[in-house]
Order: sequence, then C-alpha cells, then structure tokens
Amino acid sequence: MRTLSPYFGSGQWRGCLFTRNNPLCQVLAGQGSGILNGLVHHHIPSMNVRTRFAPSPTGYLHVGGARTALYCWLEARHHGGSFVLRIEDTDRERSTEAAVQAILDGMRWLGLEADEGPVYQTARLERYRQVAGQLLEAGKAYYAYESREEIEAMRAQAMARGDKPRYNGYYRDRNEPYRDDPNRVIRFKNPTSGSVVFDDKVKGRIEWSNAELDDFVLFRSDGFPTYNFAVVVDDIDMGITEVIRGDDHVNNTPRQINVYRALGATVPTFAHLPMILGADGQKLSKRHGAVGVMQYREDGYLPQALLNYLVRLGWSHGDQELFSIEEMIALFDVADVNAAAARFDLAKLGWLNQQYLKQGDPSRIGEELAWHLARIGIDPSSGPAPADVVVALCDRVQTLRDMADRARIWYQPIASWDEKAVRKHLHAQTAPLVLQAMLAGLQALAEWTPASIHGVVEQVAGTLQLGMGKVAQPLRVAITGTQVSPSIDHTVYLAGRDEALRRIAHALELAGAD
RNA sequence: GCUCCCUUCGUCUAGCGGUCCAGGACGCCGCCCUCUCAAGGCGGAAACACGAGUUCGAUUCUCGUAGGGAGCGCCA
Repeated sequence: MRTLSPYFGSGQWRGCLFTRNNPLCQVLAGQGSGILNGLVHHHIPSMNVRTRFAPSPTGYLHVGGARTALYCWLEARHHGGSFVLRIEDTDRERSTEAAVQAILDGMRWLGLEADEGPVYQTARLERYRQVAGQLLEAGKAYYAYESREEIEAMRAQAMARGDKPRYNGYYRDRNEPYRDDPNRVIRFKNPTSGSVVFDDKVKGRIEWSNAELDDFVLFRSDGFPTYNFAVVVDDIDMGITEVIRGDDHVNNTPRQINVYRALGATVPTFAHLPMILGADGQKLSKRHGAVGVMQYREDGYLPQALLNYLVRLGWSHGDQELFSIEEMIALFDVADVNAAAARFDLAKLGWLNQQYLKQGDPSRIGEELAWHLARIGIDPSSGPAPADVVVALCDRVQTLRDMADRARIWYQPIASWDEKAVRKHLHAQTAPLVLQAMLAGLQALAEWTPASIHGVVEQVAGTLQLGMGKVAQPLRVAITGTQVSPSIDHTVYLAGRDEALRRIAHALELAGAD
C-alpha cells in the first residue's frame, strides 16, 4: 500500500502545500480561466529555491542517484530553500513498495531527508488528466488512434529514409473527437518551427531545433500519463525552480520545455549531472559494483565519507578534499559541477573513510562498530568497549567491517596460531624471560590503561636489556597468535587484564614446550 | 542512421589567453620514523586526445577529426 501524500490527497489540489504560495499553481489548480489563460504573466518569486529528487522505485538507491539527491539537497540548503522527494511510480510494472523503502532507507542513512514528500505520482493521476484535458481544449494536444503496429511501421519508414524514427503527425490537424478506442492516446502538439534554447547549469547553452521533435504521447492508451508529461505537471505544481537530474534527461528537456510553454508556466532552470562510471570506465551495472548505498554501510563505510566522496566526484573547491556537511552547504553550487562523467574509485573512498574513522568521535564510531561486530556474531559487551577498539585500529583499517574483523581477537579466543610467528617470537631464547617478567609486571599493575601497560613493557625491556622488539613481539604473539596488531600497549590493554594474563601464561607454556 | 553531450597525470580534479617546461588529492615508487602493521613526515614518476584556425601569445576561444556517452517508446 502507498501512503498518500497529505498534500495530494483526494481532490485537494487547490490547497496543497506546494501551491499555497505559488500564484502559478493556484491558477493551474483553479477552475475557470484554466491553465492556458491567465498564467503567462505570472512570475514565481524566484527567491525561494525548490529542488526535487524524483527516483522511480524500480531498485535500490545507487551511488548515481545518491549523488543526484545530495546535489539537490545541497542546492536547496545552500539557498535556504526546500528539497522535495517525489516517487515516480507510474510504471506499475516495475515499481515496487520494497524499492520505495530502499530509497527512503538510503536517504535516511545518508542524512538527505526531504523537506516535503514523498509524493507519489500514482496519487496524482486525476491531476494529470485534468491538465491534459485543458491542453486538449486549448488545441495544444490531440487524440491519435494509431495502433502500435502502425507506429512501428512509421518508425521503420523514417529510419529507412535516414531520418530519426518519429511520429508523422497524422492526427495532428484532424481534430478527431474522443472515442472509445483501445489505441487512443493524447499527443502533444509540438511546435514545428523554431528552436528551444536553454542554459543548462552544468552543460551550458543547449539549442534544440523543434524540427527534431515529434508529437510525443502525453497520455497512454491505458490511461496513464507518460513521464515527460507527468514531470512537467509535477514540477509546476510543486513549484520546482531548479531541476537537477541525470544527464540522460537532456534529450527530454526540449520537449518538456515546450510543455511548460504550452501551459504558460515559468520554465525552471536545469542542471544535468554527468553519470558516474564504474572503475573500468563502463556504465555502472550490477557487475560493476552498482550496489545500493546501504551496501556501503554493510561494507563498513561511514555516511559522511560516502557523502564527501560523492560531493567531490564531479565537483571541487580548490584543493580541498575534506568537507563537513556545513562546508558542503556553504560552498556547493551546481553551476560548478563538471560536465564530464567520472569514474567511481573505491580506493579514494577508502582513504576518505579512514580520514573520518580517525577524525570522528571514537564513542560515536564505536556505536557503528558495535553494529558491525554484531553482524559477524560478536557480542560487543563480551569484550573491550568498542570505542577503545576504534582508537586502537582507526590507523590500521579503512572500513568498519575490517575493523570488526580484526577486533575478533579481543572478543573471542585465539582462533589459530601463526606458526611462523610462534617459531620466531615465542621460541626465541629470550621469550620465556620476557613473558615471565610481563606476567609479573602486569599482575602488579595498579591501573589497567594503555599508558600503564606501556610503562611495564618499557620497564621489562630495560631490566632485561632488550630492545622493544624483543619484548613486544613475543607479547604480541601471546595475545593475538600473530605478529601483526596495533601498538603493543593497546593490544594488551584491549584483552583485559584477566584474559591478557591467561594468554601470556598459556604462551609461556608453548614457549617452554620444546 | 539522426540529434545532443563529453575529452588535463592510472583515477578525482585545479586551471576560466601570458602567473603552466600545468597545481592538489587518491593510488603507485623511494626514504625517514618505528615494537609488528598501519598512520605520519619528506621526496619521486605520472596529464593538457589529435589537427586546423583566432591571437603577439593557447590547457584556456572557434571549427573539424578521432574516441567515449546519452537519447530517438503508449520506460522512467
């Protein structure tokens, strides 16, 4: 089931929030003069920037969509405007409720929540019919009755001539009345001469000859509006001032602008974002890591890191690499976005993630780590405080998932011993002495902190006249079973006193075993 | 096929006619630091797709070419 937007509940066009302050929409929604008259001279007060993110719910929120949402969100925040979420679900075949939820979840995780919406297009069907009817009345649209086969033939013919496959306008001036026909569609009377010009905020000036455009379908024979019609009606009704979307829509823009004009509406500004490519330069697909943003959470990335990575992908501000949300809002401007497509580079995302792992508040990041620990079957309360683990490991991993994995040694018994490590460090001549001394020293320690443990290690090294390596390595193997771990004081500290003593004692046995 | 868009180091980018034998970041390589691994510090290799114009002068402007991409649906 769908939540009907409160703004677009049954028949409330007139009083909807989107139109309340918008004279244009008042008229659009109003009766009498209709959309075509009386609108032309209205100007939307352009002070109030309104952007929207309008995904179709056919899958999860992927990085491309996430970046579009981020840019829309930033643009709105930067100008003190509003960011609206609209769900384009008129394709009932492919739209699913689960996908809507996935998109909402992704946006929430990233912190890109909308000021208004979600608005569902399927809840606005009546409105599209109304506007189409007005277009029909004004002679700016007409009924056409070709069958799909006929259209197909038309296209083939045009192709054969070397033209674009287009509708030939057979019914354009025939003035055919409405009749019950399974092939009935409503087509838009596109201007036949002149051209459409618009200044795209990222692509620059784009000019499109009307001769290239045909009379596209506004309403399908199944009674549903087409995308190109619904977006325009929605964007007008919602008072959208800046349309920011993927550049796969540039080609649609001229025909949409013609619809705005036919409706006498103010045309918003457009910003078409280049797409994000996979690391191999190919279009992002399931095989090329086109995963939902929530997958990045599972992979151990922080939302702030993903956001930072995404904002820098196609946009920059001098040499700055790290941006807080506040800085993004203050500095971002769609007009500064690059026109070329960019590749997604996981290595850089990893670096950024580590930056945030290191800079963030350990206890806050510890909470997220606890989530990851739980995911791999570890009870966070069965060992050291996650925040302490963060401090010990943030310099050594790039993702929380790796961190959780490497934290195992402090929550679970040593799973396997690195034989080479045992041979080299536990069976070293001095190992028994070191472990013995450490055991005694740690036992006697008044307080259990990395600093106090560090003191013991140094003391042992001093009295035994050994280098730090000779002390730390056997100890490290004793605690972890391997020769790689965080600094020795943290490694011992995180084990907790009881467990540390137990492991050292056990290692002592191993050391003396042969 | 037609229309539109794109093109600086491997990658993300700075550059908006001279400041560029092109700057930063990730990655890579080397050195330093060092209890392991990292992190950190220092240094290095690495790019204006090509060809014409315009100009005293092009990475920056124009036009071609090549190579990428998008669209040409009763899908969004």
